[in-house]
Amino acid sequence: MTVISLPDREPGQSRYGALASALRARVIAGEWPPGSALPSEQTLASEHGVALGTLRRALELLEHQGLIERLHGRGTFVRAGLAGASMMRFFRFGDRSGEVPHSHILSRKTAVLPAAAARALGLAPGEAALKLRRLRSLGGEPCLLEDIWLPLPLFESLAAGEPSGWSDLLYPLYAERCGVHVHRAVEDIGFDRLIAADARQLGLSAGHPCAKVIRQAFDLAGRCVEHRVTRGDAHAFHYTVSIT
Amino acid sequence: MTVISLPDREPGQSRYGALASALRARVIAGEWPPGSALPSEQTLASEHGVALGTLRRALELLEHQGLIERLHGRGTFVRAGLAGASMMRFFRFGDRSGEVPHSHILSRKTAVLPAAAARALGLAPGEAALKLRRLRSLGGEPCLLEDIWLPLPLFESLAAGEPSGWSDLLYPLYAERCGVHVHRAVEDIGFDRLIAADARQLGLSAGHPCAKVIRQAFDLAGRCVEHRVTRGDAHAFHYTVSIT
DNA sequence: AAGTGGTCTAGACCACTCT
DNA sequence: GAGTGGTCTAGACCACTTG
Repeated sequence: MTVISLPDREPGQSRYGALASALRARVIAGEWPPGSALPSEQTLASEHGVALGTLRRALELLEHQGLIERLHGRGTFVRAGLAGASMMRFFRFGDRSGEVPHSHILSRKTAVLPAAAARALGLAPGEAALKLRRLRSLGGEPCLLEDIWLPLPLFESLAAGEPSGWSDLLYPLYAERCGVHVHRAVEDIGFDRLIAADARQLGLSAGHPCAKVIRQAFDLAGRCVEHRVTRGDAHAFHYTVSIT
Repeated sequence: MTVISLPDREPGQSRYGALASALRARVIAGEWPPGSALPSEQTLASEHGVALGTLRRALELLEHQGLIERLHGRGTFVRAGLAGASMMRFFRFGDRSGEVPHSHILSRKTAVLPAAAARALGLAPGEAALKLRRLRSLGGEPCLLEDIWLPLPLFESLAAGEPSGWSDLLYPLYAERCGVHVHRAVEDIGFDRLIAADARQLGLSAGHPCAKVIRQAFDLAGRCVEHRVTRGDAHAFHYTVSIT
């Protein structure tokens, strides 16, 4: 049994804190890919030369951070990532809540990043990226229009093939086809007016008020892997947030 | 030393889970008022006849639920409640973030609850409540208009006295004057158009698009103690949310 | 110095899942 | 039944705050 020694801990840092960082690094490095199981607690504890309780403390931390998931009797797993449906949790359109809107890809192309998208993705403006434009509908009625920017070459495998068969949720697709697991996201909700081209897609008139949700999605390592702008009729839009 | 026995636990419930519920009940019953300290871990553990570790587990739960706060070397305290400023955490108006807008009470009266407010507060429509109307400003510019409904007789002490001396944050006032501690809130964000009376207060024209934030605020026991509708210029409004 | 919460350990036993 | 995580205990020692 090889004992993996902990890195020197800064004064004031607990052993389980340092241990959690070490394990987090191993997860991010891909030692245990998303969805797979970590070794058992016993194994990890003796690997790192700590008591079981200390190891469990570290795993608790990682679980609270959303990095891993522990299933009684089964094991400890690296979280597979956000489903994409969980993004709609707080999002409501008209009366229909909980439903995942149907999705139709309007266009897909490689394009030069505009300044805002580049900033969000942490890339230089002018770099090439994959741009998707999606129309989403509820009950046959178009309700949301999305402009999605994806960095290349990470998402190269989405540039080929027929997008009409893609699922309504993109994040499982990112995971399957590109090995990208969306782990966290930040949304900014604002207000705007529709330009003519967007209005046409949504069956509204140019200048119509719209809700504008700008999202950055991040992977396990904290890299921004998606920049998305979603627009929909301001009057049908609702967003619910819980504050503690 | 009197030992407080735990209520019979349902099969499958852990001892620390039951213990947490018991302690939560004692907090809600007011045995230790918000801001005050609980007995020490040692004391609580022997009071309930459990090991220290088990008691600590229970306190951990309550801490995660936001009911208590533990300060190293000082003690365990019942959380005093949301400051009110924390509500603005995700809220941004123009460039100014973090600033608490100055507040001016436009009106205060006892009025009959309209249906929506009654539903939010869990009361019957037609019951009397205290209604506040506030204008909030940043840098001298009016930016937000609030309609606030407070149940009576709980907030009776706010019906008298001069409101011009009230602080910009209402929640500390609720705590001090009415013993009401806001502990959790739910906000619904939507968009609307300003009616003429509201537009005038905000220095905008009738029909101008506005963001509309409807908030329910709850106390420790889970009662809704405030229903608030906030409106502001849609074009200056931003709201940021983090999703995990 | 006394009192508080925080860390760490070691071990027994329980509950769940899979085969 | 073997292997996993979950609970509970008892005790030593550390770190922070207060008087």
